[in-house]
Amino acid sequence: MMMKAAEKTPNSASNTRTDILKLAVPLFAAKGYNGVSMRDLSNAAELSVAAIYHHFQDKKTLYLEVLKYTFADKAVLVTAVINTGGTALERMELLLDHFTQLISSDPDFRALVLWELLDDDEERLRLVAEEVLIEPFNAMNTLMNELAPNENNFMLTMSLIWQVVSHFETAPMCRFLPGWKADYSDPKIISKHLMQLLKSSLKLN
Amino acid sequence: MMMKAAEKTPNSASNTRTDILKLAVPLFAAKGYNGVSMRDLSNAAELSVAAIYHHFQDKKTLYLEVLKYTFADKAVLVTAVINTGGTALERMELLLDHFTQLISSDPDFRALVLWELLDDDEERLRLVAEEVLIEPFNAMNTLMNELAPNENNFMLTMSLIWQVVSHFETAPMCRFLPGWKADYSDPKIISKHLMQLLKSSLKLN
DNA sequence: ATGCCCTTAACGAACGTTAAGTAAAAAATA
DNA sequence: TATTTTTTACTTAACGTTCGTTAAGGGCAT
Repeated sequence: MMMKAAEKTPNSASNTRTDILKLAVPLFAAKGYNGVSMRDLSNAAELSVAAIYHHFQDKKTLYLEVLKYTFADKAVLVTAVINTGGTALERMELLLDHFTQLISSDPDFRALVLWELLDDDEERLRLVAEEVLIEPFNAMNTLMNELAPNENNFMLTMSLIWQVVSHFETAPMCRFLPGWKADYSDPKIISKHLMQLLKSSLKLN
Repeated sequence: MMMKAAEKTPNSASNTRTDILKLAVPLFAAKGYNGVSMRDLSNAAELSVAAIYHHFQDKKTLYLEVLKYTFADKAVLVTAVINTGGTALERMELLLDHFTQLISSDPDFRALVLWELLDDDEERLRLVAEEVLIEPFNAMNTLMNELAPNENNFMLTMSLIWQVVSHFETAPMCRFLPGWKADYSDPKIISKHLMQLLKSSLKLN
């Protein structure tokens, strides 16, 4: 009798499926959906093309699973930070450090999010929003509302989040500008810069 | 005798070439380089595929010319503003308004820049940096150095520029977040928000 | 009659996808 | 336990389509 996928032991004989997802991540991150062919994937996996179709319905659903796989662990890390002790400002600083570190450490993740912004697929945009964006947003916005209770902090929170991404993602272009230094892509420098900006904005300095 | 393109009168019989560039802009902006085929272009232009090859060497150079065409008028508009009268802060406010308006008014331009960030082609990244990014950067950075002479304002200037882009470009994703309002994509609201952020940061409030 | 702007028609390569089959492991049956 | 059956994980080989690109040629203006 056939086993449902959910019933398979984690250390099942075949983790080929996960292997494929893993090696698909950097490919799709680098070239986007249209830039990666099923043959590219099969070469990277050292499998035939048909073997990939044995594990995935088609290219679109494979790509969707690549997204989910990449995003799976991203949501968790952030919320824990805001439940530590310390003042709201200290927790915000901790959160920003962690978030910046997270974004810094995974260029593939960043790239996949950008590809989604450009591809403009409703379903997948919602996936990214609800699977990964909402987590740091809620964490930051909660703290922001503690720091400035009587203000609408939506835009400020968004500014903060996307600035973290921007500072990394625009670096390949910004390095052609006069005065550019490699430091400006250092997560520590970036979170320090943003924290300073935030403190100013909240009139806490 | 064959005329060089530069010698052609502006109202020459054939501006097919420019027509092709014009209609290629929204296509490449929406789907990216890989997402648009020569046949797509030929359909949009109501021409045969070969006719397009009569005007352009190949797809790559056509695309490069699309970029140059889109970027051509973007550089100019910004610098004029900083030579008007008024205090540095007033000029900065004017500049930020103009820049935000500019970025707001051309979604295709924004998208093309994002595609370039992802495609990671050295030559084209340099093109975008030196053709379009450097102009608002220099204008803003000059003013920033007037406002805060003894600081290194590189990151602050970059933050400002990319936040303008981010606020528009991330909207399709951010609208799934709790508390989102359409106002947050209004150029007036955005430039006001950023100006406030900037004033705080420069301790001018 | 020469050069420009365009056509139709095709080239080979790459695309997503699938049909048909095989070797080995797992499950069912005896 | 031994044997048969089923299921899994893959293979090779091809399908129809679309891709970028080009050859060859036809009107039409200069």
